[in-house]
Amino acid sequence: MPRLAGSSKLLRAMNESAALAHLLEPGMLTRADLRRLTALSTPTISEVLRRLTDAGLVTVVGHNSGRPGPNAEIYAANPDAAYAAAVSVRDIGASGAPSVVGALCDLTGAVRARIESRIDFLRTDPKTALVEVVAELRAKAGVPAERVSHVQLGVAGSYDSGAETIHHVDVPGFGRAGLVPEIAEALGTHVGVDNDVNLAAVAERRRGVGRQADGFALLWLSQEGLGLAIDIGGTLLRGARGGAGEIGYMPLYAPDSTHRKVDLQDLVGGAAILALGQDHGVAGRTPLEVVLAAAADPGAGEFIAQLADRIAVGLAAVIAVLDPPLVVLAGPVAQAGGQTLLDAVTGALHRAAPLESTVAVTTIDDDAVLLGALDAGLGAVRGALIAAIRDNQA
Amino acid sequence: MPRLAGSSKLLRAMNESAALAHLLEPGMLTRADLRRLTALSTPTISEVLRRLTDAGLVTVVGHNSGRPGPNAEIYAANPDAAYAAAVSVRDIGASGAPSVVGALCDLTGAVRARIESRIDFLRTDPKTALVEVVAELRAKAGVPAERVSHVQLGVAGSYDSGAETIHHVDVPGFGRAGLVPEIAEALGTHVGVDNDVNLAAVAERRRGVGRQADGFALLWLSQEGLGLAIDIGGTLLRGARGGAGEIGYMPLYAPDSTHRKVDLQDLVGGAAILALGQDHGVAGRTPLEVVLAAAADPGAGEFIAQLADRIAVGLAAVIAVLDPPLVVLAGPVAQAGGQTLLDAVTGALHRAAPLESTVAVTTIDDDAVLLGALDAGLGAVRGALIAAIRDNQA
DNA sequence: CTTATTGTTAACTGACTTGCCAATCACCCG
DNA sequence: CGGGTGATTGGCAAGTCAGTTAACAATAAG
Repeated sequence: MPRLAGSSKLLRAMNESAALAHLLEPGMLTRADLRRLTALSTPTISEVLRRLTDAGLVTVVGHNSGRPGPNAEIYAANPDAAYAAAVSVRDIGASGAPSVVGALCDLTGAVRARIESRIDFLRTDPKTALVEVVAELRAKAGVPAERVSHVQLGVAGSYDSGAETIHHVDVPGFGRAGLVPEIAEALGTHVGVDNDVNLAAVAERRRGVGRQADGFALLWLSQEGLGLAIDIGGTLLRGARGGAGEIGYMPLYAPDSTHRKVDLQDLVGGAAILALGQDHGVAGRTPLEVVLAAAADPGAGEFIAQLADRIAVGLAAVIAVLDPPLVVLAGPVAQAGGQTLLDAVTGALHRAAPLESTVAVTTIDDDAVLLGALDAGLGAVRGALIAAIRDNQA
Repeated sequence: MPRLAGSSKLLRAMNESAALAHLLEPGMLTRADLRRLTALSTPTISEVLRRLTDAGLVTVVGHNSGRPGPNAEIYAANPDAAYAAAVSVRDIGASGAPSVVGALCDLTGAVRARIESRIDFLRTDPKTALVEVVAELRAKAGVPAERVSHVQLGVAGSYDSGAETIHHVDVPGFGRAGLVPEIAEALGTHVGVDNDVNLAAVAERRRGVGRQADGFALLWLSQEGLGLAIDIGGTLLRGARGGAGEIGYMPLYAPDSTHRKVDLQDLVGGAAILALGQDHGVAGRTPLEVVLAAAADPGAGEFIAQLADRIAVGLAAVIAVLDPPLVVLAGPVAQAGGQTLLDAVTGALHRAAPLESTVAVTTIDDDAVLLGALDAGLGAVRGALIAAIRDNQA
């Protein structure tokens, strides 16, 4: 909005962008609706829609009826105008969980294909693996290559978008400098990379409890570790080199500096949960099993309380720094804890933290990282379409 | 930029806004300069400038010379088009420091008047006190009332802009609900309120070490307490109810929950510094004197090291959550510590925090809160002017 | 058949651009 | 030292582009 100047061509570009933007967030709109939304006159709306349909970005999807006069045409973004692909990469877990899940959606967000596969990245190059996954997704959905304009990657690590390098990543091969541009080159698309927890927060924003919030801090608790994503009014805070939210390494203060190296990971990481479970006699061979068992067993109250206290330690620091309108507990462990854990954490926070924050548990049952990656990719595709219209006409 | 639609009137409004914006950040520009900056044609620039000068917002301040051709006219924003006032309110310190400092600047940021006074808010109503201070500022600068369009307040507390209420404030009378709208009503101007530390960060962004940074976290260390301001690309993070950065109350983890109620304030607050100084035999009756003495005395290395360790505890949490590109130490205590303290904190952080962040000390010698309040007020005034042009023409 | 609604066509307006021109100043060469 | 040369400034006129208002034909509900 500031410092934007230009001629009448800019005006048309803006108006077309605005109309497309309204049709993208997924609206089935008549000309009259668009007139209300954009405050443009009827002839202009007609012209804009004519151009957008000519460009193949918008189609007539139906006709209004039941009202006097001619049946108004209903317009919507053409689902097949562009597609976004998303791939979530993780280390092969102890449980043998799939190391790669991918999905492909059309412009409206409808999932057209989905893949899970186990790839051993010790033996496969990330680039070839990803190209293969995306090719398979395209084949499954029957989509031509040139229509997939963006591929979104989710990894358990921090992404430095300036250096285009993934840091702190465990999956072999993904930490190599220059990998991301190579992947983009090989795929022939834009490639976005983000932290898995950040992507889960994107999903939470669009589909979960974060929908209405001004912002939220999402604490991700999984068997492997913990992470934090910070949503401020819909945009994620990534930090200087993508390191924001890496609270697993947050050192904890020890009054007497005898044991210095305690960090939050030692407190609520998988190993810590397992140990805490053993101390309290909660059965389970994995952290997830332990929490699941404890949540179902009313006798495990002490375990839950202790775990909640530990979680509150980390959250208290986050709340003191950020004062988020909402705190979301997400990730497998948090979901396993469910309402029981939520209540305990809420109680612990009220005792520990000075500011009162609302706490909630994810409402996303599906793979939040993958969904978030789809949402992020879709956002990028839509943004690119809008920008292309804005620039092509300039 | 997104979802902005309109007719040619919008276009002109945008172009005028853009030109004014360029002239405001303080530029002395010729028509040719504006042509380059806005990519508009000569006749358009002429028309825009004609309108802006007619409105009294822009004036010819000189003529170019030394180049072939006619001497180009140099335009600049009219300093007297609008003024901003700023008032920093604090509790009466033990040292009897002035409880209110105020300043008034013109549209270019030049300070036209400055006041310091000691007001006992136990006996004076905040509203009448502020009205008086602003009136005195106007009188001193010889500025008509209607030209002062914005008054910026700085207080040691958190401001909930939604509820228009100041929380966690020590100065008597300022915590009352409805006070801020009343003040605005009485002054007949817009009134902005912000945390003093946030305002110091604004000053740091415009005049200090934060000028070039993508963002920074500013840790404010004063005799009264500590605070944190978070600058992300030039905008401050305020949190849900203005509580972001209230890290004084951040609880610290105690492994054995024997002494639970330790928070950061207990570690690096004024009382803590005083006590730490006594432990290490550093002379001084106030925290400031202690730090000042220690910074000058090479024998006080242990005190400085301990203090730095404690500061690093808080900063480590901040860095883990935010990963700021830069950390700024500010406030009286930090300035007293100077380079000595900076080196110690840098060292302590490298040992404690996983991510490496650059640390710096303020370069602002003057009253950072007041300057920041002026900057913030000026920003509001400029924004209002630009918006007014954008809307008046619509 | 009336009436409300849709969408098109025509005339007009506002704002920016290109192209042309006069005026002015620096610089250089005679 | 003075006049020519050339770059630069800023104004004016004509043309273009996009959006608005107004009038109108067409269509479906009641």
